[in-house]
Amino acid sequence: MYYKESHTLLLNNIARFIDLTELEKQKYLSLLTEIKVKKKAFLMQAGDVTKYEYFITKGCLKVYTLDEDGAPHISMFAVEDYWTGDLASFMTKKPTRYFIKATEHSELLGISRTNYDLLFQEIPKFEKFYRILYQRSLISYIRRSNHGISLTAEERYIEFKKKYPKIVNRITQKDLAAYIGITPEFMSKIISKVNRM
Amino acid sequence: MYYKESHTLLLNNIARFIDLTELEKQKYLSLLTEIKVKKKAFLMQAGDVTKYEYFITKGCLKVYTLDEDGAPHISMFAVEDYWTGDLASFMTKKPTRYFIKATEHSELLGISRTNYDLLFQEIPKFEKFYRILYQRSLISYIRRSNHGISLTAEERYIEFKKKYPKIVNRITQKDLAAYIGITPEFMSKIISKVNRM
DNA sequence: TAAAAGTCTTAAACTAGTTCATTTTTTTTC
DNA sequence: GAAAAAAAATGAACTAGTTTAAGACTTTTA
Repeated sequence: MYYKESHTLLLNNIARFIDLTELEKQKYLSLLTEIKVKKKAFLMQAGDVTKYEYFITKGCLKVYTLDEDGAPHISMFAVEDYWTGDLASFMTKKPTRYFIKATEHSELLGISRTNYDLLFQEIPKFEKFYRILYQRSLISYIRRSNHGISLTAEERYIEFKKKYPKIVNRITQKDLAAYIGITPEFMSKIISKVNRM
Repeated sequence: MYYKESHTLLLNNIARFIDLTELEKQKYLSLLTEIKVKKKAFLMQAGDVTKYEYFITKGCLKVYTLDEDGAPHISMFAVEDYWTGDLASFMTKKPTRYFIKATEHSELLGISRTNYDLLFQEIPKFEKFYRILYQRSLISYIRRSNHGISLTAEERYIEFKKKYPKIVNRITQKDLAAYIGITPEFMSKIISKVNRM
C-alpha cells in the first residue's frame, strides 16, 4: 500500500512501539486533520482551548509562554518527526497559557480530542503507543528539569548544540536565549566565547 | 474483601484511572514486593541497575544526583501516595545516575521489571493506567521545567511552599536548597526574608 | 547526658548573568 | 534592490546568587 510522505513519516514514528495492520493504519490516518502554518503564523495562542495534538511533518515551530513582564520562555522547538501541542489544555479542555508559532513554513497532522478518545476504543493498541511515548518524553523532561537547574548557561548551550546540532542552525540566537533561559546579550557573549575556544 | 492499609492506598491510587475486578486486584498485588527502608538508608545508588519502580505507602525519600563537584541536586521528594524510582534505568536496564535516600523510616511497594512487563499481558487495562499516569507526570514536568528557568529562587520557594505545604515541614532547609537549586546560605536568607514579609 | 556531628544564621567579598544604550550586520518586505 | 525591520555584537553599570568563614543552635549517637 502506498502512503504519501507525511503519512509514511508518522506511521514509521508509530511503528517504533506498536505494529498496525493495513486496515488499522487506514483507520488511524482517517482520524487525522492536515494543517499548514505559514512562517510567523500561530498554531495556538494563550487563551485558546487547544483542539489538537500535533505531529510535525515539515518545518519548525517554537512553543513558548510569556511571563508577567512579557518576556518569552521557549519550552521546545518542534521540527519534523516531533509531537507537540499543549497536553494539559488538550486533556482538561481549559485555556492554554502557551503560544506555538511557526519559525518556518510548516505542515502538521493533528488529532482532535474526540478522535483521540475514539482511537483508544477502536484500536486499543494505541494505549501502549501513548504509554511508551509519554514514558519516553517523561524520562527526557525529568533529565532536563534536573540539568536546567544544575548547569551554567554556557554548559546548557553546549549540551543543546550537542543534542540538537541540526536545530541550532535553524533558529535565531534570540530564540535560543529564550530557550536556554538567558538574555540575548548574554547568549551572544557565550557563543562568541565558545567559538573562540 | 479486606486489604491492608498500604494495599488500599495503592488500589485507590489506581482506581483514579481504571476499574479493576477483585480478581485483578489480587493478581496485581501478588506481583508486588514489600520494601522497608530505615532513615538515612539508600533505596538506590548511582551505578545500580534499578530493579523496581516504587509506590510509597509511608515515609519520605529524596531523589538526587551528584554533580562533578559532588554537590547534590534533588529532583523530587517522594512521600505517601507518590510513585518514584528511575524510569530510565528501569526501562533500559542501564546503571542509574540517581541516589534515593530515606529522610524518614519508609515503606514501599515495588514492582520488578519482569512483573511490570507481565502486568500488561495479564491485565491490559494497565496500559491505560500507565498511559494516564505518565501523561499527568509529563504535564507537571513540562510546567516545572518552564517555571524552573523563568522564576527567581524566591519565587520558586514560594511556589513550592504553596504546592507542597506538608512536605516543607518534613525536610531540612539544606535539602530544600538542593531542590530549589541554590546554596543553603541563600536559602536561609530567602526564608528569613519571606517570613519577615 | 555529654560529646560529636550536622544544620542554620550572618556577613563580606566575589561572579554569573541582567539591563540599558549604541552600533553593526542580516533579513524581510515592497 | 533600496528601505525598513529585526537580529547580533559590544560595553559599562548593576543585581541575584555564590563562596568562604565563623559562631550559634539542634539532632544524633555512644
